[in-house]
Amino acid sequence: MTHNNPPFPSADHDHKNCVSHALKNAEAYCQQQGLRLTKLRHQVLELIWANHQPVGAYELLDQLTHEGRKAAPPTVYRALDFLMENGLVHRISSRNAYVGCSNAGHEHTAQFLICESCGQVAELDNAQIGSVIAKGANQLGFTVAQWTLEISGTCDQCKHRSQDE
Amino acid sequence: MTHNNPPFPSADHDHKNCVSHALKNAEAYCQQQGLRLTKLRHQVLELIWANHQPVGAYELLDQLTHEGRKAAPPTVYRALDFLMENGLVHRISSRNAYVGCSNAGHEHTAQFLICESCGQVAELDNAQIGSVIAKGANQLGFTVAQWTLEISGTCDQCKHRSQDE
DNA sequence: ACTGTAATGTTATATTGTAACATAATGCAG
DNA sequence: CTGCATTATGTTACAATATAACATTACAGT
Repeated sequence: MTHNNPPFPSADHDHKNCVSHALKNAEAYCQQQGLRLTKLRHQVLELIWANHQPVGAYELLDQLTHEGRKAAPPTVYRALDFLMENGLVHRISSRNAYVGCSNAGHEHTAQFLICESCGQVAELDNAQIGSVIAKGANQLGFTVAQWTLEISGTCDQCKHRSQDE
Repeated sequence: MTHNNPPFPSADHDHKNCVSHALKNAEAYCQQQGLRLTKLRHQVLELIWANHQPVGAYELLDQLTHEGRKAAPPTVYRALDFLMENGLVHRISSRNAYVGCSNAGHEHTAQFLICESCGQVAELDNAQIGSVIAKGANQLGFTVAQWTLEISGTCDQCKHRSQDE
């Protein structure tokens, strides 16, 4: 049911389509859950997807303003709060930046590959990682509420690109 | 060789000893690596361990000032940079806070259990997690440079404490 | 239409982190 | 030991990120 974005989409992928797909997913999800995906929230979510890599809150604020909306920091942060609470957006805390979640409605976990070269982020959904984490934590009597895994490095494309030089 | 802090040390553990142990480790490590653990850096590291849970940079700044040192933000941040570069301290990015690293000199990876109730943090060193991550990333052609795993939840002690109420 | 709730607007400010340049301490070659 | 290069620290100013608090508007259900 969820859109399956390839990790690190190639430069020539159908970006417009991929954004609108994500939005349709979000709309459907909110509908189904009785969540109010207001115009503002929709707009912010669209901007996040359109950037297609982690965006800062103040960058979103600028973009909102350019789209003609009157906005201040709380405008953006409140929209982000809503989107995060409902699993439509993740925060990459090592970068103070936000990305669209490719499988809305999932648990509150996230795994990111962050390419230091091109800045793109791919979201993983590796069940094995999840289960190993759960196991490790439980052994210590720790009850897991949520977690984030942020992996920095170099993506395949950038590796090849640098070899070409 | 490294001090093996139990995850989530009990309230009655020998705190003073545990701090001085960590400092001795750090001193030895720096000696051996030819790193300059200056007075300032030593002082900051000591404060971090003394807090024994994630501390913010400005909190450290306050504490430094109370110890009579003239300090401004860069004072702290530079010490933190040094300590992090050399694996003596980790940054918990989901909290903008810093903790002592229980096994200095390790790779640039970190796994934290963060108790939402008592605020304490335990550092894991689960090799299985590391290898699953490496494997998952490599499958996508991604070269891992470093990673952080931040797990929020409730520690064993807090779980029992809340049952007693 | 009326009303309570949820969402947004607005202003001000808190918190976290850096840039840039000046001064002081340290290690080392001669 | 002296001067020199390097590294560390002091100092001032500011950038970037995030929230508090209160006013206003929109909305859903009656």
